[in-house]
This record gives sequence, structure tokens and C-alpha cells, in this order.
Amino acid sequence: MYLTVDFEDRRPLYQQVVDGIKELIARGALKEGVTLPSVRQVAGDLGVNLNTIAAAYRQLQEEGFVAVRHGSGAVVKARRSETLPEEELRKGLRAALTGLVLAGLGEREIVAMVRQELMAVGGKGGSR
Amino acid sequence: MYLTVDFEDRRPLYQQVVDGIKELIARGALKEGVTLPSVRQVAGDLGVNLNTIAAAYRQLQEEGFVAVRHGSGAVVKARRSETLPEEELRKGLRAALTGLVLAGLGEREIVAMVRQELMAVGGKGGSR
Amino acid sequence: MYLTVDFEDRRPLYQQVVDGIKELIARGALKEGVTLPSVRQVAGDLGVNLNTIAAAYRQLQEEGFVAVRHGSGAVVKARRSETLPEEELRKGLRAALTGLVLAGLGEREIVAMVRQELMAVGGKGGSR
Amino acid sequence: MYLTVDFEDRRPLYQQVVDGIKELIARGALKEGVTLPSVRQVAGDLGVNLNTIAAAYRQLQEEGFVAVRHGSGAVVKARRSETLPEEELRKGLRAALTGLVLAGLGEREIVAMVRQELMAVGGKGGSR
DNA sequence: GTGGTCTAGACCACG
DNA sequence: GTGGTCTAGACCACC
Repeated sequence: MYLTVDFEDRRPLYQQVVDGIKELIARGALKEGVTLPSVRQVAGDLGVNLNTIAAAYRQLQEEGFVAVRHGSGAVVKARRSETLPEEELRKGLRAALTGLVLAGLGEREIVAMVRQELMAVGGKGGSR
Repeated sequence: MYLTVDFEDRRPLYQQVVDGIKELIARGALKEGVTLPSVRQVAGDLGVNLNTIAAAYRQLQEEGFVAVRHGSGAVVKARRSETLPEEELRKGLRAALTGLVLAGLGEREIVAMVRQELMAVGGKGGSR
Repeated sequence: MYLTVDFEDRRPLYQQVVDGIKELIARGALKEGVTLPSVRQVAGDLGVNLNTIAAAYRQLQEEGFVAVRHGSGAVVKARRSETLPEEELRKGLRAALTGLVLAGLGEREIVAMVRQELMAVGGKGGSR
Repeated sequence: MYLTVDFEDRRPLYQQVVDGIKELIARGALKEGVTLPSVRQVAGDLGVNLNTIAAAYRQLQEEGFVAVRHGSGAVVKARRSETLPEEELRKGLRAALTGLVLAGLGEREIVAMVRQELMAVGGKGGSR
């Protein structure tokens, strides 16, 4: 399971793990019913503390992406019907686009980049 | 200068101010040479602490968006040739898109939303 | 013996089994002298691990609800004169009521719900 | 602010703090807009680790009971429109009532106890 | 000053 | 084996 953390990133480590796993789910690389590697395993692989990964798994559970069961690991759940309120999502998108505009990219370039990222992120997830 | 902060937002206040001003610049609402309102003014208008706005202006200066001159306020600079490293921008875009994919939106809907936001964000200064 | 477990429930599986059997006893569905189905039987029916059911039976024994005899199963005991210390019971009740109050229910509605649940729970064995 | 933890209690410490504060809110002892004592303060008072209280505040924020702001503390929010699903609340109530029935209490005694607890918990909160 | 994150390491609860 | 909780203590981010 490809997952990395970047100690230079401004996001906290546990958040990077959460985001990374969400991305793997969005991509279809982690499907419903799959059991995530154990907290200890991931912590060892990434070279971070056990508690940090535990916090990430806890958040994924609270957000409804996985079902964590005490003695038996964390299992990816079926897609939730509900996610973040659309307003939140728009805010995030707008912030990202603002950065691209300020970097001098035009609409065509930006849309092309979006399409490219969509292929990387969600392209095959749905119909695979 | 339309600028607001949301105390419920997860981003820190100073970051909201930074993002808001960047957006105004991207939209062309704040052009090169314009002097931003004083730290005191903004702090009063938004009802936040002086230090918070000062931190925002400092970051804008560090990122090269404004020039702060002792005693004469903060002036919007010419667009910098270089902004955030492209890798950072892609990361931000990818994160935003991941959220949209997880919310169940398809490529068409997402591209449409991107176009819509681009019109809102980049109205004037986009194709420089 | 109607007994179910819910893998989504926040309580551990063994606790759900304990609570379920207590409820059956409270309702009079399991009377003194009755032998509970074997650990294997229950584990198979519910699709959970043997150890989980064994832990539940052990706790029921420790709390005095059943007598476990080597090789002959677990037998429901006469109602004990003393159960959990009253303080514990009040704590549990108070926690449950706090939730209902925070949900905005008024005293009348809550008392009505209590009466309703009492009819469901204590149908037969209530006023011993 | 009366708040205690019990090291013998089976609930984790942070959960006891969460429950305690919820109860104070339900009782009206903590009203909207009040700032909770600092994490360090509470940790010191209760004799537990700082992180334990931080976890409690975090959960209260996630459940929408308080707004935690980085440099300025945790403020009690207006009542949320939405709480736990009713099913969860009924489960909790049923479990509590089962205990009381097993202790030999009759319907009258139980209803009386409920009324008594309601006066202690939520009686004055609403109309005060 | 405030809360947030992380580590190291211990111990417990669950299956 | 699994995840959960707690501590001690450090350091960071925010206001």
C-alpha cells in the first residue's frame, strides 16, 4: 500500500496519513472490505510513532471511511452517502485554483491539469 | 476591500486573511501599486486581534505579494514570476479533487465546477 | 434464544452478548434453571469468535447471573439479592438521560419513553 | 466548574471528561458563549495528563458542543440541531433500565428515579 | 497565554 | 495478534 509522509509538509503527520488513505480509496486502490495494515505495521513502515497512526485510523473511522474493530483491524467501508458539505469542498477547490491563477496559468492549462489529476486520482476507481 | 473571516473555519484566522487577499489579487480587485488598508483598520473591521493581521501581512510579504514599508503601509507588488513550487500547487489541487471524487461527483461535474470557480476567481487577471 | 450482535455498535462484542442475555433474563425470557446454549453454539450462530462468547459467559458468571459447571453448560441462577451498586446504576441512568436532554426532549417525552421501554424490557419479571 | 474523574471507572478518562462537560451543558451550568478552563488548568485540577484533556476537548469540538480556537480557548456553542441518532439513545436508555429491573426495582420506583435524575440533570437548564 | 502535535514507552482490552 | 488509552515531556502554531 503506497503511502508516504513528508516531514516538511505543513499538515500534521496523522492528517497526511488520513489524506493518503482517502486518496487510495478514491482511486480504487483500496476497496470495500479490505483490511488496512495494522497500526504498528504502518508506523514502522513510515518511521513514525504508533500513536500517530492510531490517531489517523481513529479519524478515518469517525469520518466513516473505515470500520475499526478492536481485536481485528480496520476494514474499508462502503462509500458513505454523505461527505463534507459542498461548501467546504468548494472552498478547498477555490483555494487551489487561486494558487494556480496566481502562478499565471490560464483557464485552458488549468482545466488540462484538472483532467490529468482526475485521471490519476479517480479515473479508474469507479468502473474497475 | 471585501474581506471576511469565519470563526468556524478550520484554517487559522491569519491564513484566511492571507487567502482572501490573494484571491482579491488573483481577481484583479487589488492591482499593483495599491496600498492595503492598515493593520489596525483591518483588525478593527474583522474584529480580530492586531497580531493576527500583522501575521497575515508578514506572510504576504514573505511570499512576495506585497511590499511592506515602515510607516507607509503595505503595497501590492507586481505579479511575481514565480510562486509556490508547482509540486505544492498540484498537491493542493489533488487534495481538493480527491474530496470531490469521494463525494461522488463525476469528471464532467467536476470540470464544470472548476470552470465556474475559475470565472469567479480569475475574472480579470487570469490570462496575463 | 433471540440474541444478536451489531458490528457497528461501539460496545465490544462480548459486552453486547452480556447485555443481551441480561435483557433476556430481565424480560423473563430466560428463567432460573434454564441452561444457556453452548459457547460453540452461540459463537456459530452469531458468527463471532469462540473466545468472545466465552468472555461473555465468564462475565455473567462473575456478576452472578449464571452458574457455569464444567462440562454441563451455563445455568441461569436465581435472581441475586444484590446487583451492581446503586451508584453505578444511577450513573448509567444519568448518562442516558443526559443524552436525551441534549437531544432536546422534554420531561414528559422522556418519561413516556421510559415507560415504553419498561414495558418492552420488564414485561414479565419486573415487579418480583 | 465541578468536574471529576474516577480512575476506577471503566470509561476512559477523556470520555469521563467529555460526559461530565456534556452533563454540565445539559444542566445549564455551562451556557453558550462561556469559555472552558484551559486544557492545562483542567489537567492540573484533575491530576491527569494534559493530552488526556486535549483529547476530550477535541471530541467535544467534533461533536459540536464547543468551538475550540487555537490561541483563545474552547467556547460553548449554541445547541446543535442534530445529536445522536435516536436509536443510539434508546439503546443507552434500555441498557440502563435493564440494570434497574434486574436490581428488582418496579416501574413506579424507576419512574420516580428518572424524574429525580431529570430534575438534577436537565430540570432548570431550559427555562433558567 | 492558548490549543495541537509528536515521541517514547507502558499497560489494557478485544478477538 | 489487533487497536485503545495514558503518561511524561518536548516543541510548534496561534492569538
